[in-house]
Amino acid sequence: MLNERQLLIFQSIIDDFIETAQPVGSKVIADKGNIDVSAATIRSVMADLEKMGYLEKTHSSSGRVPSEQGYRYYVDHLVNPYSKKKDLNIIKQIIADGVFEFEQIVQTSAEILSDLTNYTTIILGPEILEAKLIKLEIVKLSEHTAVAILITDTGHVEHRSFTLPPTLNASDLEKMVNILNEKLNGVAISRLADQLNTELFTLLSMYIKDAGQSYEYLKEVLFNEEPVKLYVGGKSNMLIQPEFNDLQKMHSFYTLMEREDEIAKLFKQTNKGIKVTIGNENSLEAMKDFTLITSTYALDDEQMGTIALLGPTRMRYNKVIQLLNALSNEMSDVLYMWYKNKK
Amino acid sequence: MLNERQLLIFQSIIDDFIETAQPVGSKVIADKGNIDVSAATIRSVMADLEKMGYLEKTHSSSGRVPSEQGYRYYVDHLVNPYSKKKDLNIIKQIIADGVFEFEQIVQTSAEILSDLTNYTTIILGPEILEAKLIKLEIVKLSEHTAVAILITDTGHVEHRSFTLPPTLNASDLEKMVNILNEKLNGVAISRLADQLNTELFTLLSMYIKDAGQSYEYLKEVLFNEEPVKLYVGGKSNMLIQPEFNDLQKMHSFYTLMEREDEIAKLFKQTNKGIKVTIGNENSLEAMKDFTLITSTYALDDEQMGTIALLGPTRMRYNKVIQLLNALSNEMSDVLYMWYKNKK
DNA sequence: ATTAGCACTCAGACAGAGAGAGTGCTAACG
DNA sequence: CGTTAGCACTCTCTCTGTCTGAGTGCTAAT
Repeated sequence: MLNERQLLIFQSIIDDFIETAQPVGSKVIADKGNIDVSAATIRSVMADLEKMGYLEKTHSSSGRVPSEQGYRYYVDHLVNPYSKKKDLNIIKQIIADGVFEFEQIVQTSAEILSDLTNYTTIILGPEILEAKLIKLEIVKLSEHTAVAILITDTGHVEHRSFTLPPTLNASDLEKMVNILNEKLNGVAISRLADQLNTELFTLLSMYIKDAGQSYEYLKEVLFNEEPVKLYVGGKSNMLIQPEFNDLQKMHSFYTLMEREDEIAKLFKQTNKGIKVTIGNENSLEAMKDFTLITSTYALDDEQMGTIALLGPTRMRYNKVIQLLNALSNEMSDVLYMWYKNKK
Repeated sequence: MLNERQLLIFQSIIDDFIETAQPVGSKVIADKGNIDVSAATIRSVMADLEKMGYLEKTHSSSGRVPSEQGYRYYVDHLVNPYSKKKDLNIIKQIIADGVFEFEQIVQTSAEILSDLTNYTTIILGPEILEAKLIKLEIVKLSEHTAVAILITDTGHVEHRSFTLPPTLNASDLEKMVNILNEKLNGVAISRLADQLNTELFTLLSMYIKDAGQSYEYLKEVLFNEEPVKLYVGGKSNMLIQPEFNDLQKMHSFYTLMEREDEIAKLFKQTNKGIKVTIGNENSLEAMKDFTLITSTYALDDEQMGTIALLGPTRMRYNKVIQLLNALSNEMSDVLYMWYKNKK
């Protein structure tokens, strides 16, 4: 545990480094004026903090830089996640006119957060798997092609074109769609596969000749897993950060951002609240120079999405955590209202 | 006009520079063996070519580098757009199984082209404006919200959620959708706005009380212009190019790529065939270090999309132009087949 | 017309010097 | 005994000069 003076000096070093991105020396801290001891004393405290693992040197006679462990301590002990001005009302204002759609709200939120923080924002859409099917539609485009459309109670629309099985004629297709709609209405997307059991198949067989092939075919086309949608804002903000004045790091950042599925996996977070992952705390090698801060937002009592900020380990943790907290709350409010409105 | 020897040397210089990205000197060309004169002679030819504006020096005693004008000459006179092996059959093979959708084909094509060339591929979806509406659907999500879905004959699905006007009740909504479907079926997306004239409004008013507000409202929600979809592949390929070992250039590249609308504007090309834009030939400042090669593909006789390659001005023009030509032809074939299938 | 030879130019790599920022240690002080 | 001033030491960074190699343009000879 750190004593009061150590804490004060530690905080001062972190603040300065976050500001300047330069190793900070004892003189700088002493000159700040808010700590009334000499540079020499500060030096000995710094040596202690280094021994404890909270600070590092870049070379033997350089100033100090916070270590990952140092940031961890800072985040755990010195950051207050609750902002004074509780409500942002940013999103609320933007969607005030009433015409909006879910995707817009989310994308806009990502961009706002990027602008406010100058980091990269990544939002994971809510698990559409928990959304409930309210309509399945198949529209024929031609003799052999059609487009299938799934609509969920969250307003999510999913579609895919496909080639119709040759044995399926128009009236059979209609019957099939009717039966499917009747049986699958209100079922969560994740449970659609379960519902496609033998009972349903028998039912279909009664009305449609040669149902086997069509059934298998449609099953495959319609109900295979869809990747979760990722909303990214402010990718180029990363280029502003001085620590990425390094081609190697930028390269790894951009190749990381192209692997959307990797990122989605990384972010999927089930427990509520804010979670901070600093540098190597993340198992992914490419993330070693980054800090990822994730928070959750709720769409209703069951459905939840993740909103995250990605930046260098040297981050304005205090500001960022407060903002993320406030924004995810606001997103929840807005989406909850929207969703509630529906029932 | 260049004489035969000048042409040979010019070609040799360009080829070498495209290969190595280094200024090329007289000795290198002389040592290649395919030109049987001494380095001194080559030097004097080089001096001539420089005077004509086809070559440049990076400093007073450096080797030569092709100028923009040089590339232009090369592309106009020394590149043969027709490949020996005419057909690629790459896309055809990939979609051989028959289950596919339009977006998949396009995205896959973009990635294939990037892999083959190591440059960045950008594909503009076909102008959906020319596609014809085959179905308009509005599904209620709750008392006050609904999702509208437009389906075109190309299998394109567009949707947006919105808040219902309070004066519109369920049966009126249904009537309205029916009328709109009847009147708008087969109309091109670009001409939807024209069709929403007073005649239609009068018709609606006959069946729906207080049609005015609902009408204006839906009009705004449904028929405002949608941005064209951009399919991008191999963005990180740009990082491999040695000329982008420069943070400044990379920065401008990535900020450019974030302005999707700018890019779309840049690419929209109405005339058929291949078009090469080298460096400052493009009016956009950010494009000054890049060459953009665009080609068109056809979806049917009216609808057309653009497929483009973006790379450094030092590009393998010969290979790339042949590939792009072949690939856009193949895309046209594939999509044409798919589309024809429908009629 | 072509070429060999030569003087000249410039970028890039390398080494050494000096300044500046910072540290750790020690001895003195209140 | 904690704090501090002073000092030697370390390391980075920048500047400078030197050298080398690649390349050029010019000229005189073939």
